[in-house]
Amino acid sequence: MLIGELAARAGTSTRTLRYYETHGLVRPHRSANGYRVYDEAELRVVHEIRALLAVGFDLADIRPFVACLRAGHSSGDVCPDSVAVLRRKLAEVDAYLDRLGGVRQQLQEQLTHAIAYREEQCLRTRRRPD
Amino acid sequence: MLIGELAARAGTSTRTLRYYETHGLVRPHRSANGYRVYDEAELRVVHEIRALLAVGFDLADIRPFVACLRAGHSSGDVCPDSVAVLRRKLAEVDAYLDRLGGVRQQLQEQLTHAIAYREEQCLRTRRRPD
DNA sequence: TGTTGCCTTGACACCGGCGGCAAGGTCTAC
DNA sequence: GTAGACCTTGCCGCCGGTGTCAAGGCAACA
Repeated sequence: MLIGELAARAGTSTRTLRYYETHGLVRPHRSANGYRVYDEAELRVVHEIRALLAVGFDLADIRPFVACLRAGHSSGDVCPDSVAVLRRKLAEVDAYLDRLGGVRQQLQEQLTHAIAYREEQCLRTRRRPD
Repeated sequence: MLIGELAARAGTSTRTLRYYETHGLVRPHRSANGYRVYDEAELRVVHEIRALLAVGFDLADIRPFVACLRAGHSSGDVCPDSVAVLRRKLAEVDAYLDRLGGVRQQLQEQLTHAIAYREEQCLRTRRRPD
C-alpha cells in the first residue's frame, strides 16, 4: 500500500502520515524507487493515533499505544506504559475539569453581577427620567 | 508612569505591554522623547486584561471589557458587549465541560478494560505457568 | 566623558499538528 | 513521447502570548 492509499483509507492526508513518521509513529518500508510502502497493520496504527488525538492526546503520549499494537496486542491500551499514560491523562482531565468548573462559576458570577447592575441602572433611570 | 514601572506594578513585562498596545488594549501617550507614558487608570486596565486572560479569554474577547472600563464604569463587566462576551464564553465553557466529561468517561472505560484484561492475563498465566 | 539604566523599534523563536507549495523523480496509459 | 497522477524532500505559514536579542537614543550621575 502506498502513502496515498493509506491516507485515503485512514481518512487523513499524506502530509499527516509523513509527519507521524518523522515522530516515529508510523513505519513504512521503501520500495526500489524510494516510495513508502505500508502493510495492512499500519492502517490499524493510524486509526489508533487518530482516535487518541481526537481525545486530546499529543503524539508523545500516543507512542506507547502504537508500540503496544506493534507488540502484537489486539488493543493498544493493555500494555503497562499505555495504562500509565491513561492514568496520567485521566488525572489531567480531572484537574482540568476542576479548573474549568471554577472558571464556569466565576463567569456565572460576573454575568449575574453585570445583569443585576444593569437592571438597577435601568430602574434608576425610570425613576429619574432625563 | 513609564513602561517599566507599569510592568513592575502590574506583574508583567514591558514586552507584554507593548504587545497589548499593538492590539489596541492599552493606550499610553508619549513624552517629548518618545517614551510611553501611562496614567494610573491603565494599571486597572492591565489588571483586567490579565484577569480575563487567566480565565481563558483571548485578547479580542477582552477588548469590550477594556472599553467598558475606559467608558468610566467601575467594572468592565457591565456594558452590553461585555455581557454578550460573558454569555458566549459561558456557553463555550459549558460545551467544553460536556466534551471533557465524555473524554473522561472514555478514558475511564479504556482504563477499566485494560486493567481487566491485564488481570485476566495474569490469572491465565498462573493457571498455566511456563 | 564614560557608565549605568532606562527607553525605542524590529525581528526571530517557541509550541503542535498539520496545510500547502515548489522542484523534481516515477509509473502508467494512450 | 507526452500527459497526468502518483511519489519524493524541504521549507514556510498558522495561531497567541510572550521571551529574548540587536542596535540604537536618552537621562542622570560620577
